[in-house]
Amino acid sequence: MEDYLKTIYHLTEHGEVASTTDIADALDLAAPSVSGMIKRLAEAGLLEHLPYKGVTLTRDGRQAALRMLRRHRIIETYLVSQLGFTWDNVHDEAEKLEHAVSEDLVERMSRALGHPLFDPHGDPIPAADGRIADVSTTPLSDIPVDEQVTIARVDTGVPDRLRWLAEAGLVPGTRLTVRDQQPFNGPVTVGLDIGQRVVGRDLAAQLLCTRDR
Amino acid sequence: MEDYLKTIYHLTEHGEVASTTDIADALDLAAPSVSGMIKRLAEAGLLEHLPYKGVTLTRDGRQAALRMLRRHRIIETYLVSQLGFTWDNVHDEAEKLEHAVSEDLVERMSRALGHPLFDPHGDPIPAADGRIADVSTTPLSDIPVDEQVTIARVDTGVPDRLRWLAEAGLVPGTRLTVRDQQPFNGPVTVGLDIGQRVVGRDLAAQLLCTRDR
DNA sequence: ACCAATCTTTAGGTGTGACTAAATCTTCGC
DNA sequence: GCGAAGATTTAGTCACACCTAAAGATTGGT
Repeated sequence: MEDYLKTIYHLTEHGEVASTTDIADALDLAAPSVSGMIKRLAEAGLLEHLPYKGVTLTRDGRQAALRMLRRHRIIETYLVSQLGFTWDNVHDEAEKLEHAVSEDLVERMSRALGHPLFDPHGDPIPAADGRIADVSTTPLSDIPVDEQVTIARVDTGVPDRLRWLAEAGLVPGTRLTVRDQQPFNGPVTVGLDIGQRVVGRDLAAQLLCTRDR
Repeated sequence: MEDYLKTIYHLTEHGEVASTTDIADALDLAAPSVSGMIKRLAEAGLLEHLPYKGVTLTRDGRQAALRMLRRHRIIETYLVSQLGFTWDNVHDEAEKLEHAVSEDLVERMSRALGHPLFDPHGDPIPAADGRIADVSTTPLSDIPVDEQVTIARVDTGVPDRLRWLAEAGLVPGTRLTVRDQQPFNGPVTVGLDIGQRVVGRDLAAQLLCTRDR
């Protein structure tokens, strides 16, 4: 149930409704399973369902989703900074833990970390009241040549990609200058303090940057 | 399932078989639920069942129970020493977490703690291979007057008792001398470095001590 | 405007782990 | 050694969350 809310939150984050199929694909479940759960969640008042159209979260549903997101991101941050996990292998562990931890434990972890606002991937950590930072970013693939930016957020969960990025020094907080943008979905070349990197277009699209002024 | 194994382990720790009713009482379940689960666990080869007699764990079952016990005790120790939980309120949290943590996480917690051999209550933490320390102890209620002992283990999970004991300085590792043993289930008076304490018979029976030689 | 492809829901089934009620086994007092 | 009390198991349900198969709704192309 908690996984459904989280998924629907992500799917509707930018205003749309979530379709049964989208949810089923995201959770790797059969469509009828999703149909059934949607009914239960709608009865619980956590979402609105327009049959054959899609679902949106209610205020309660969004609140519950944000609570899970907070748990997940605090746990990830904790595992990385206190227990030596790497950012490419915390996801599954956090996915299981988020359903088992108490509110108290989450708050203690947050305190131990100094109440961080972002997790290791740069994703904002919702506050206990559901408020969440909204950082405006641009994909690296859309940054013009010669502009200097800072990586704010890495929008992939694929372990191989994350490992490569960590290796290359392309992590949230890294400052870089775009040196070259090849056309036709070509690679982006960026300059870091420690040297140059060539990043494929796919990956560059997942490096969300803030533009330094 | 994991809870059954742990419970049966505790009930059979000192050689006996565990009855359906004992298990049901310990887990707060109805007897038929236990009967059903016993059948499943027996089919899985985790325990021997003599119908109408009781159950004992097989080697596999004991191994699985010890793995859970290791998880539980490492988690409790971690919560207390790294996250500021007190020993009277870690149990429930650990009870939920032990089913969600990965082997990897448990080992990382253990490492972060310097591979402790005992949890905050003085209970031994099984090694990853299932080996477990066997400390021979005597209840404080059975220690003769004038003998000096060290509290090794506190055999209660009742939060009120644990809080009182922590307050009184009666925790594992504390050295004390028995000053007085009142008859007819009367209280025990003990001398600590920091003063005297009077402990009721019930509680004294749960303070397991090693006798200093 | 219809029909075919696609999406969604309904219908019906499975495994897990709980329950109550009832049947059966064991034990203990006399 | 019998009968009653208590322990245990069997029988039959239930809720949950998943599944497949099939029916029904929507949509886009002609």
